[in-house]
Amino acid sequence: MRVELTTTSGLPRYVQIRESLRAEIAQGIFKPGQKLLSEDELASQYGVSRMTVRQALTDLIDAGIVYRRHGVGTFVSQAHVERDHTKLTNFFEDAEAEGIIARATVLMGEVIPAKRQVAIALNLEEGEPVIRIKTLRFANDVPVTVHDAHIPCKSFPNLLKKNFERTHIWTHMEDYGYRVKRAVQKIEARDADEEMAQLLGIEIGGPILYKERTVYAEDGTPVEFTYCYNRGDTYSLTTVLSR
Amino acid sequence: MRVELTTTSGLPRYVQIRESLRAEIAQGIFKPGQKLLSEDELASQYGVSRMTVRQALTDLIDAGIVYRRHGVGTFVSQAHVERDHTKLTNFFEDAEAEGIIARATVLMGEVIPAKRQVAIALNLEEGEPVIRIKTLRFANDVPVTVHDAHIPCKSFPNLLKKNFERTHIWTHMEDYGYRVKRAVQKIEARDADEEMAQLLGIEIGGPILYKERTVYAEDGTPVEFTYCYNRGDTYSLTTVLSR
DNA sequence: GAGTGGTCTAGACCACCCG
DNA sequence: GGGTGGTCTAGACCACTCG
Repeated sequence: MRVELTTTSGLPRYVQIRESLRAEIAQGIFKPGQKLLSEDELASQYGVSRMTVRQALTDLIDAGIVYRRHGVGTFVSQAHVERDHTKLTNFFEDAEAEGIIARATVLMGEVIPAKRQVAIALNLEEGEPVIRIKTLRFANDVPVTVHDAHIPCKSFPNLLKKNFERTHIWTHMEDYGYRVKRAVQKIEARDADEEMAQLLGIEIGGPILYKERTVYAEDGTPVEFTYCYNRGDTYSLTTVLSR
Repeated sequence: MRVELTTTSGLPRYVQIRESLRAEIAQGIFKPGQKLLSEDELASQYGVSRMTVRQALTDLIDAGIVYRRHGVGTFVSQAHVERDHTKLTNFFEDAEAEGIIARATVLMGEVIPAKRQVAIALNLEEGEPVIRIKTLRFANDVPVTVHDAHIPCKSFPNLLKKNFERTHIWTHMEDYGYRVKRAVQKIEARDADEEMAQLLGIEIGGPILYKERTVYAEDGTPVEFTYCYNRGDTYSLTTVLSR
């Protein structure tokens, strides 16, 4: 038997096979716990070589949709672990995906000498100039986050002239040839001090989800180090772990 | 030119190539930003086919050590983004890795009917019996976390008879044929109520890093749902994001 | 022993990027 | 145009699991 792949679409075959299998699982044609056809069988069904099938399956495994057991087979996972929250997305992208109106006001935009922690994170000498952009972000006009970003001056001349109220810093960074690729963030719980309480409209001592985040470009260059203060009562964060 | 691969070691060739490249990068033979040999060249150097080289490189890319640019080459990443914190590890493993003395005291061990949120997370009917194990965890004898775990009763009979003071729940789960594989957690900042303040030795209203976590076995079955209260002043959490 | 996934080959053509 | 990574083939043998 042979399943036709669209040849007109420019998509690679392994992508078409991956999406075909994903759809069949989503539609319940293959149910949780059930064994898929073997790689050999899939290859002959789709009229491709086994390596191509494996490429499609590997993507589905990474997505947590199926799992392999050596010598046994490939199986549909029980619970479809919800959508991947380890993706690096920005505030405006998130908001758009959830139908929330996003807006930011700039509290501060300046060039300052890098403090020790910022310098280390950005791989600069202490005191080298960094651009500091501090914004207050609103979701549906409710203040949710104070974002205090530090960016190496030398790589992004004239960055401060850009608009930050409706466009994310990362979007502007692409104009300078840097594509944001990964980030490492440290997360803590803190109490709101007077400044944060006032900006976020909560009481002093109220809960704040605090993050320190270093953002790296495609080639691993650190391009942003940010202190991030999120209102504890309206903000939560989801992460996925695996071993 | 040809580089000899150890043929005696049972390791797959792509693993040997991966580790060989990783070592060369660590030793500075290839420096950050530098282009590696092309896949064709590496293949002939190691005396393997190009697909095998690609398998080795793909692992290094996933680890953030190198990156590919279509039509250009494969390059060593600038900053070696620190060790991967998206790995699912348990309290005792973490502590051992960091040289901390870990200990837990059991506050509560009981079988109760599943409340709504627990039932949904564990894919049970509301009211089905679940094992609840509430522990207070100490790092170097300082209380850091209250851990309130819920586990489906039917899959883990007699689990409550096990020891939880020095052995993690997940270790016991392997006796029942379940290997923990992935988890999804929601993270929030909260204020300590009276109970948590007392248990963790902090003031009422002090910061708590609060997590709700669902843990899945290899096949995707949910095996644990936990409420986790971490002392804000001594606990932080690091995550890695990428796009 | 039969069936499965894990590894590997020796090529091929294409799409992309750069000078 | 030349070099690179992206995709793909049509096989092969091995390691693992199970009945």
